[in-house]
Amino acid sequence: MGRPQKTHRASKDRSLNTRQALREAALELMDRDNSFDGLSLREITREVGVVPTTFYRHFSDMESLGLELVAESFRTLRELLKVARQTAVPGEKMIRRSVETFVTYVRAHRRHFQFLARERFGGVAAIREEIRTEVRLLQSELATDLGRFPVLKTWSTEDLNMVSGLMINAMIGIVEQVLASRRRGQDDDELIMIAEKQLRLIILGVPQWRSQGD
Amino acid sequence: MGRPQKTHRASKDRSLNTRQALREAALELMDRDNSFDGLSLREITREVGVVPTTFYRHFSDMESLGLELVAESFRTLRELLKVARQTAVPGEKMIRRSVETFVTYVRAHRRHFQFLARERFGGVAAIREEIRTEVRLLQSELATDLGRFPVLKTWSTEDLNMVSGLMINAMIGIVEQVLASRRRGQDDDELIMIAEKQLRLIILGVPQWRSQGD
DNA sequence: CATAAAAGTCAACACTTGTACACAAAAAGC
DNA sequence: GCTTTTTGTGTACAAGTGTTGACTTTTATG
Repeated sequence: MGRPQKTHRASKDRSLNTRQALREAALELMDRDNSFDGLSLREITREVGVVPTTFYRHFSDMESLGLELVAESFRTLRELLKVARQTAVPGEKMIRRSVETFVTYVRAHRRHFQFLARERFGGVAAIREEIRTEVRLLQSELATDLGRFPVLKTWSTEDLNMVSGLMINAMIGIVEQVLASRRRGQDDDELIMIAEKQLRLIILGVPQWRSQGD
Repeated sequence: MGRPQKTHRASKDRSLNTRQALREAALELMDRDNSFDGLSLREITREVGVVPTTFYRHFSDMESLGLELVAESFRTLRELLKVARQTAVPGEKMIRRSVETFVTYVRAHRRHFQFLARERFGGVAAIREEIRTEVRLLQSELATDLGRFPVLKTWSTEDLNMVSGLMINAMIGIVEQVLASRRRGQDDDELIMIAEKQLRLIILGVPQWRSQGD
């Protein structure tokens, strides 16, 4: 239980990584209603309790801060997926459990997911691009995973990507709704139920599928 | 070829509705990479070629401008849906045609769709809320339409909403991709094909469905 | 045509913004 | 322990911001 060493000024204890503090401040401010390019450099440093010029010691630019937030947020998301892949055992309640885990996780890391959701179409081109790339990557990873299921073994890569895209879009929809309703609890239950149904419906279509490419 | 009547100052000819010009300027600026709350009042009036104070003659607030843009954008979208409902005849190529029309339409009104996509999760709470409400409305309308199809006649409202939600999320995904790639043409063809497949897959699941409520 | 209302202009305000530069403290390297 | 880097501070400036109030022009209305 290492107590943080004394400080002669509040919040100086984590001065080790002001960089981290800047990132967190940005997320925090976005949580209080702002899109990323609505933020100002000074606003952020003010939140951290540091002088504006300090910002430049860590980031050349607001954009570079933003890109780091993208990376950070996807790291969060990937941690979830890693665990999910290890624990997920195909079976009756697999979908249900996955969705539950997902919703809980989104709640636990709301600021990261909010950032991604908000900047996916947001006002900064570089950030948008980066997110897009990562999502596409995610989609093809999911496609690979799906390809391991017996029913999907014979499917073309294209079609697998098509399904995973559909699923990811459904999940993004879920994220939206989680973010929109701040209370957890009953809202979540209904939400989870719907998401589960949606995924189940998609899966029901799979055995019927026959790709009739153009 | 009616040439616009003479003006003693550029763009004075449409001074009849500066209000419209302000709205358009906002959309235009957002098209050059900005999210709505990254815009400034002065920026907008400058774009129109009018003095900042003029803004207040038309809008009390930036927020009220934003809300009007939401309304305008949804009007655009609803026009499409209206036509779609009238012309759509169930059949072999119905899905394909609908998707084609949709993509073309999104291209033709990119700034409106961009606005909606960007501000759906964007930084202004009031705007977000308004969009959310409208999307939900759209979803339940689509649910009603779906309910008219024979296969879906027996479905509960809840389940119909679930399906329409899935479809709408898929289409939102399409919008993203259309916005991301500025060139039309071949990109669109592939995009249309994928969207078509996704919708078809959803529909294939439908006859297999049996709702097993919690 | 006169008059009232609506739409646009001008000048000014008190703030906030990004960034530059010179300096002080802290950490790291030797 | 001294020196060098790194990190944070203070001051300053030019430019942009939202909003005000008092004016002028345009448009509509009687």
